[in-house]
Amino acid sequence: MPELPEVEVVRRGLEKFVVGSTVESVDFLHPRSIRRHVLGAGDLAGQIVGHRIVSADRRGKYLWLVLDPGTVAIVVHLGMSGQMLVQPADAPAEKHLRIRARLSDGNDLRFVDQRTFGGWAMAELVTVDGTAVPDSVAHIARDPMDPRFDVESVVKTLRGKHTEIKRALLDQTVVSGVGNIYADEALWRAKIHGNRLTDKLTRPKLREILDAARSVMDAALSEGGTSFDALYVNVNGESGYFDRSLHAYGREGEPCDRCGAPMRREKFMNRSSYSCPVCQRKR
DNA sequence: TATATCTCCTGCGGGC
DNA sequence: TGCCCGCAGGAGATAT
Repeated sequence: MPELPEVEVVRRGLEKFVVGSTVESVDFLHPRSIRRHVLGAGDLAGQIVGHRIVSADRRGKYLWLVLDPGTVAIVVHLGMSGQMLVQPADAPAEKHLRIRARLSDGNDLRFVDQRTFGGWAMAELVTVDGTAVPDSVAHIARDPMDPRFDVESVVKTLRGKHTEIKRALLDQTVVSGVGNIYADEALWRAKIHGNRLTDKLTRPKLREILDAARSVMDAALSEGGTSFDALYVNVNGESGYFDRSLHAYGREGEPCDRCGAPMRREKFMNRSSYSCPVCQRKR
């Protein structure tokens, strides 16, 4: 399940293996994977083919490939199960291959996505707060690994909201890059239950939660990301190992690594939340 | 306007 | 063995 560290691993792979190549042709094999490009497959292909990829950038869970001359980009979201793979052009097609772009170096850039929550779309680059981003990403907040991430500004935003802290952490317009896994890990590290209200938490505690989010994602990035079921892989198809370091997510019934109490699982926002009933008291 | 809930999708695994 | 159902969850759409 790709969150910020996993997307960053993919971005680094694209930067290494794809930047500098020109797209010679592209095939869209599933309409859902380009549903966000409202002008359709023909328009999307027309904007991509013949253009050189000049950079691979990211904000939160969005990544994009800037095409020459630097005014537009292919915006990619991996969704739940998306993979960006660089493969030899003659490699067999993956079962869930959705988009195949042939590159000038002889390789394919392939978008493989089992659950089709992800996809590609073109967007124009705009400048927001001093940084060039695709217009479709302009509403996404800076992520904790962004050098210009402003902790105090996010703390102020959180204090001004009246909602549960986990819900706020998952709101990409408040802070981006955090998904269900790293939200649970950050809250476990900060000893806060996800249903605590943002306007009732102190500024130091909110800072602690955001610092925890950054540190847990830093650690995950250093191990190549988290992998549970081979749905997340880097551009070479390799999985990360951070799942061996998780303290909360997926550990229902196992002893808390801090106090030994059995970890609990609760339903939250149509998904599972994991926490320690002793270290993380509900409101 | 802010917040909460629903919906999309596919494959796996458990229960019968 | 095969069928059914719950589950996984990011983000935009819709409801409150």
